[in-house]
Amino acid sequence: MDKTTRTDPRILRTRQLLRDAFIELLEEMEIEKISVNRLAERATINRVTFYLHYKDIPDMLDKMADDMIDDIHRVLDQSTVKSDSPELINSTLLVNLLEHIAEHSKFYKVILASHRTTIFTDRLLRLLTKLISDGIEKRGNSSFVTKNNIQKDIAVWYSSAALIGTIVSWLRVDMPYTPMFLAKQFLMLRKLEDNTE
Amino acid sequence: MDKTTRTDPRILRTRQLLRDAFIELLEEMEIEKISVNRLAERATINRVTFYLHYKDIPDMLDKMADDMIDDIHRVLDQSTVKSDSPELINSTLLVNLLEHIAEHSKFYKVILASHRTTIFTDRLLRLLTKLISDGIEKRGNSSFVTKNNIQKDIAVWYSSAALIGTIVSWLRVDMPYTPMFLAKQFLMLRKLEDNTE
DNA sequence: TTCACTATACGACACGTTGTAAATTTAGTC
DNA sequence: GACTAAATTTACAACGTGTCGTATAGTGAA
Repeated sequence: MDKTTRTDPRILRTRQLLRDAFIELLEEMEIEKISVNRLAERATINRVTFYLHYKDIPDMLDKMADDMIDDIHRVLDQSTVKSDSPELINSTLLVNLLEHIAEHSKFYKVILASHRTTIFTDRLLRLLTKLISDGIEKRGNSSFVTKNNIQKDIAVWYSSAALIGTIVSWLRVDMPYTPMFLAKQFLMLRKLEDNTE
Repeated sequence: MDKTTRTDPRILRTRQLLRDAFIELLEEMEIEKISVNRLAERATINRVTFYLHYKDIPDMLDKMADDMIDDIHRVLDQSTVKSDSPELINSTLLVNLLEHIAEHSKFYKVILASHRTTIFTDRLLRLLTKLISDGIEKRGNSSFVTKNNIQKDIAVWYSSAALIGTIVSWLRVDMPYTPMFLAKQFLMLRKLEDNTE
């Protein structure tokens, strides 16, 4: 797609301005308050120009999400090529992912951890966090591993949500741990479930 | 608050109409498309009346989230009174929670699992789900438990996110498992981490 | 029943946002 | 330096927002 036709630098410039402006605005206000007006003004482009690139703001978000996924894929591909460990989520891969996120933390923080319309999930998360946190105080020990009866899909729901959630929380408190440390911690937690079959 | 002053039935009626209309609309369209106009029309009340109850739509969402949390608190309080097991999240409590959600699944599905502005989290979740899912296919066994070195806060991030995520996924595929079964599965996964100290 | 109270309905207003259309200017390409 | 495409400018109609008075009708108490 990109071999013969190099994209007009003006297009790249405009899109970059729009995306930067969007991140800026999202740091300052809730997403519903971001109008095409404001966005164009902040990006120092004409409002009409916005419509030459995106259908509307949700469309712009879609495109940005596509880009994000592409970026992450690139990071992951690099890691999987290099190491070929038997582990489910190998350490290199996870560390690379977390480092990538840390590098672009301004973006990820605002995008992944921005509130509103995540309110409900947020509120519920807060409640359960307290619940689990309280419980951790007063608990006993029991070591046990028989997850032969656990549905694969449930285990997948469980652990992917755990990963994302861990990352989001980490971002929200401004990354007090290094990617390496967090990855190790995560893998320790993760390993406990990684024994099916 | 509610002992002497009973609330005007008209107020209750209007709010109920608004909330029902909101859920209906959220089933039909993205949240950004829900205007006060549309909402009032669907609720068969006058648009101006909306502003007698809520500042704007985000404000209405806040209030609805408050109500949700209150409801859940009621469910949890009941469960914790009845049983006093040593487990971190006891089975009764979890089952009750899941049953409550299942009972009001129309509400919870639309509220917790509705897309847009969760796009990014969604997309990332999809990616990681595939990753973990692929990995589950070709993996070995290793049993191991030494999480003495795991930070409490990280463990809390991890497990609360896992719980919410499991619930959201369960809702999105229209609850193919009973609350009881899901709770058991979850507790099995959870128990593995519940061995600190 | 009557009556005061107050929630809701109605019509109207100023204002901002949206999406599109046209003509024009500006910048990149070869 | 001429051709091409992107960005600007101005304009417009449609819609959404938030806030007025004022009129209507449901509510709870005397």
